Amino acid sequence: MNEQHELPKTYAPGEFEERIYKNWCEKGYFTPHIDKKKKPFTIVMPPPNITGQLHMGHALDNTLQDILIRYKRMSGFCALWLPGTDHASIATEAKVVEAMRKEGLTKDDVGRDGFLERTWAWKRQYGGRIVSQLKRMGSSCDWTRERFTMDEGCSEAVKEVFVRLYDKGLIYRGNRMVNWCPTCVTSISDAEVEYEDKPGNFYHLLYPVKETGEMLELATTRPETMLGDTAVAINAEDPRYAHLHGCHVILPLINKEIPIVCDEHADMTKGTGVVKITPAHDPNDYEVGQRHNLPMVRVFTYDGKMTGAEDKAAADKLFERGTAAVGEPEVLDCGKYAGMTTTEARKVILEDLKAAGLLKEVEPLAHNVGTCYRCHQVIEPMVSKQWFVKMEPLAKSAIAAVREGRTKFVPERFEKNYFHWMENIRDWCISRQLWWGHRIPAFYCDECDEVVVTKNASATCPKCGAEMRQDPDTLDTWFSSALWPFSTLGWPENTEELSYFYPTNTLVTGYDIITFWVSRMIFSALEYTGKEPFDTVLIHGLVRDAKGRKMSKSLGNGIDPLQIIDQYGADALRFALATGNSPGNDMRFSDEKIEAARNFANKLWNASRFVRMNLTIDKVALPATEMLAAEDKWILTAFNNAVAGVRNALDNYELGIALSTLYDFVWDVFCDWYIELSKARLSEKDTEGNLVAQNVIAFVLDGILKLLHPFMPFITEEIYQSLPHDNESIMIAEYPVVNSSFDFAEDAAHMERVIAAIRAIRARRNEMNVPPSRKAKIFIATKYQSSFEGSEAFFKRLASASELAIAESFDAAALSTDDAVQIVTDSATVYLPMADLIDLEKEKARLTAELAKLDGEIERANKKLSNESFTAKAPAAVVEGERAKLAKYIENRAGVAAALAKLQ
RNA sequence: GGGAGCAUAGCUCAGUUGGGAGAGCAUCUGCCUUACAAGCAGAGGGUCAUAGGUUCGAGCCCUAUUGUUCCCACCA
Repeated sequence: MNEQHELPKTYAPGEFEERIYKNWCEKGYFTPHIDKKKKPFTIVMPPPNITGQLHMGHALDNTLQDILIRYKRMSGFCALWLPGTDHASIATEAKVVEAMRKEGLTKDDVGRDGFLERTWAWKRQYGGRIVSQLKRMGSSCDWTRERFTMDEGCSEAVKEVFVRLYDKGLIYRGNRMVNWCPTCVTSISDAEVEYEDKPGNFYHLLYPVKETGEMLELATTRPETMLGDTAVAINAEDPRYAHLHGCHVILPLINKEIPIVCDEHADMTKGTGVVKITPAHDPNDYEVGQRHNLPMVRVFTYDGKMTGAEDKAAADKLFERGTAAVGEPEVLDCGKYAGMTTTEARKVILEDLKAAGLLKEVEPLAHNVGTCYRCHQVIEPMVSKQWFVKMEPLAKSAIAAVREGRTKFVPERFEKNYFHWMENIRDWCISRQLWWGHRIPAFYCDECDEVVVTKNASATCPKCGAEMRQDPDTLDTWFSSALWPFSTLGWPENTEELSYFYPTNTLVTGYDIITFWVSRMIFSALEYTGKEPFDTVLIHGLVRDAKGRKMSKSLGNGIDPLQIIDQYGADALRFALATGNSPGNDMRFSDEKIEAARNFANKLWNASRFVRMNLTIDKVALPATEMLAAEDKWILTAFNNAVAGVRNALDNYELGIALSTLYDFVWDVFCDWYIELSKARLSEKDTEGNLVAQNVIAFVLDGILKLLHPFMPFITEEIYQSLPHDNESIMIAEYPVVNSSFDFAEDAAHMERVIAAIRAIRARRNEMNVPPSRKAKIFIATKYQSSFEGSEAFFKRLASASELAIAESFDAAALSTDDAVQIVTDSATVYLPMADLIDLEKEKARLTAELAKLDGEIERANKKLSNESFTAKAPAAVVEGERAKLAKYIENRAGVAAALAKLQ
């Protein structure tokens, strides 16, 4: 062991990331072995679509998960991060259909089996792409347990759930108004509809009333649906139309008589208060139709055209394939409009109405239209026969689980969204008119209409003995994703893995799929396993571009994580994504951010090179307390605080805070101060001090690497391997814990005084433009003489001192000048005898200003402390702190006043 | 229509039980100081959107307003 290799001069992540990842995989570090003595910690990865390419959203999501899982693994948990991919029915099917289109083929040409064969082939070819991309991020997933939503186990779980819910009466099949995407040619669920503001028009039409001959004015945004109108509604309370109760209108263009009905849906305050009713193509009209027993007339085809004679005839054929719901809506032969797309039809119908004098007015109107989340085309509400999950009973326990805190959202505010959705839930349309996916395990008898729902591959009609026909539709992709936390662990079998790793712990995902996925996992898990699927849902936001825009293909503003990795390394990418990221909030990704991340990695790299080149030891052992120098005790105390801060932040899912705590500690404390403070001892040869310094600096660096490892796994491993180390890999080392023996508050305070003095000297010298090459003797007048004892080397190295004198006070004779620069710190007055550089007037002005500032502070503190309600009501520690500040100000003031007096 | 987020330095953002405002980048000054110029040492820069309120004390809690982003529902 301890084969320590050299570190190259510059940080070049491309040289080692791949090698290290391969090694981790080969060693099997990612695969946890069930150990009853250890506590399990489980994260299931939100399965990326097999059609997907790694984007910044995945990169963020997986960075956060990897940080958590590595932290827990190093903290002694049996940590499982279970990866997998999602079959993404609609997206994948679209890809394959598109590929076939280029070959001049359609789905019907190749048939169901042929199509599935092609899709599996596509999956084999491209489905692993995203997985290999995730590996480049350094994701420590257990790839031996990788799952796919359509593999055997997951499919078994899907069937099991479907059958159970059906038997319980929680899944039913029926004709309902659903959202239909004419482009994808399938139904989609309510959650899959996205509303977009689009400019449109409000068309005022005139329908003649049969009985009175008057013209009834009504307005619509979708005139092309008028051919499917089966009524016109008015409000029963509306005095304007009281005389029309029971009358009829003649539907223009097709001269069909339809009734005027009274319905609450007609809002007297809107438009003319008259509404046309198209039950087959509008959800509200559908309701009205139900209430008034109106016929439904379908005028659109499933691929978005006006129906014609053939469609009417084809309805029967469609029914045989089971893909349409015939029986309920009639199909209209739209005559001259047949075959036109709905947009073409709108134009022609409007022209015809205008010609007939029935188009009264066209009013521009921006309105919200539903679009398909996948293809962003306008969805058409259609009545069709679909399978639904009855949501209300399931939602109840899902609400309780979060309400009672068994599952927590981080940040908490997302619980409101969740409750709102769950409390107003509507039944979930789960059938899709697609072939790629889990086929619905329902069988129909064409002889006697019997329906059998079974896990078996085929069924014979229990009533008449005929061969049954399986439903051709597949299930919504989210139906299988909803089972992901337990289907991946073997459910419905009661496997050892399931009982050990389930329920899982943290689910990490974006707020954009809470309703799609998180909610459905919660109610599914509760229903089938009786347990909530995870205890915490960590929500993150979107990664936006540098201008704050959503990254999208159409804008072309996407940043490719793989390109970032090539250029800056995976660690820098991870750092850039994790730093400053707070739960639930969007973040911007910019060149500055990734460069800052790379610079930090470079800083760590070079600090490590420095430490390494100064090490002669091959094993690190922290020296006994009495051997430690003040600066050692100071850094160990600071390290302890960093450990506490990082662990606390991680335990509270504040990954961004944890990382910035580390950033500050590494750069400002360790590099800028401790390394500099150690240089003197490190340059000594064969002294005790040198050995102590070596051990302490190596110990702290080792701790830093471990603390940082979950965030930046590659660079920390590479450096770890180059230093004396106890474990084969940093991955399996123990995460640092707070060490109660590092309690050196007093020594740390000594160092703080020295550091404050050095800072003050540097600042003054800078102000006076004194080059570092000009050395000067430094006099420190202080009552804390012991703090400064032995600090000469620090002042020489870090404050350009030629010599150091420490005393309680110095007189002019001792300073051998009347004109020394005087600097007052909290604990000392520092004299720099640089008479030639002093501008007496400036110096006086500076000290006078300082005096005034201190007077102000003293006044403020006095005022506060003389306020009785403050001293009475504020916590003792706060009051005490205020008193200490006052004392300090008074002391400093005396120092400044004395300095000023000297100049007079 | 219902709900939520955001508004803090020139820019991007942290700031979790209320106790004197922070970082990175940018700007300015000076430095090749035996790791690092992807660096070092300094400096400037903020009425924490506005107005009230609670409190000894408010960036933080409450109310209202403005701007902005998003979610849900509905819009014939």
